[in-house]
Amino acid sequence: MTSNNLFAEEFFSFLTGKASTAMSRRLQRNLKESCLTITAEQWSLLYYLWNEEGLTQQELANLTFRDKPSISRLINNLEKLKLVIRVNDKGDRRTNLIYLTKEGRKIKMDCMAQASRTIAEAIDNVDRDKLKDAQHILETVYQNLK
Amino acid sequence: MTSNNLFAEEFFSFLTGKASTAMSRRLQRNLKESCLTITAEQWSLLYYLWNEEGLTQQELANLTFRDKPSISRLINNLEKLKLVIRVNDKGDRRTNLIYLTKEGRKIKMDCMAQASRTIAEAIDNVDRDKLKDAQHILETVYQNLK
DNA sequence: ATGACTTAATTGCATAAGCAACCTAAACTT
DNA sequence: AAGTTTAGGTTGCTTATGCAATTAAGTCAT
Repeated sequence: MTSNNLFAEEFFSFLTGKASTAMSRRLQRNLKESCLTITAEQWSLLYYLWNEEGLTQQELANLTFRDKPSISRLINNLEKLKLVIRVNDKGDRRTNLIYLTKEGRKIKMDCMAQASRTIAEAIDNVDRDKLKDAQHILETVYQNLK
Repeated sequence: MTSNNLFAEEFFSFLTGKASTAMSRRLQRNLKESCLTITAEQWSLLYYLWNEEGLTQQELANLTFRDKPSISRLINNLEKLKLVIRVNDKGDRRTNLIYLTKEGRKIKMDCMAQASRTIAEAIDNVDRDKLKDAQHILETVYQNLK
């Protein structure tokens, strides 16, 4: 492969998102290993709910960059797991406010520990300042495309 | 450890891979806009096949960081679209060698143009050297976790 | 040469994704 | 007040994912 191709390879691999795939797969594995039965996607919703309950599905969609149907179904599954409940808003009956159950709150620490562990594993041997730069660039990319 | 955790906090969004989600969604959109009916995931297989035909499914799995079943099904769909064909290897009848069809080769330029466009849109206003650093870090993350 | 490992691919099961179309409730228009 | 538009959620359809288990073919050891 020529050096040009090598460059292109590096460039286009950006499109495939292998790093983020690897991270969510590892998160999934770490959660499972710790006997937490949630998926990485469910984690990403819970992450925001642990910070603030009573978010609407639309707000969760915006926060996690998913469409409304995806959130609707993720919440179906989280309800089945008895980790969250939908509460129909009295003020605006179109909207559901999503609250954690007792069990949903209970697993926060364990789940966050696995998330921290996953990140620690991911950024092993990575220069902290360069990592910050990289994250800033990913944020710019996201802003460019969202 | 406290500062490490604090540091990790800032990188939880790293876990959600919004940037790469945004990129593949945009690639999908750009392909569609250009009347190319393939998905972003199919693109990522074709990308390697345009570079070298006759890869095995296992090789494609390694290149794209997917498991074998995912590749098997992606190739099912690419075969339905008549873009690739499985050729059973005479030397080792367990393996399939994947070749492009005439149509599969034909769309290379258009698809790559849309991929290039997607990247251009993604990295608008991003410093090239910092981008390279960022890619390098993502590569390290991938190596740490794969 | 036979039986035990290994490797390549497929199938089954459950979760998740996007898009489009739809329904209902709220907000505007007039 | 009635009709139109907008906003929040859900359902249908198709694609894609990971993991576990399976089948079939090649390899290795004895």
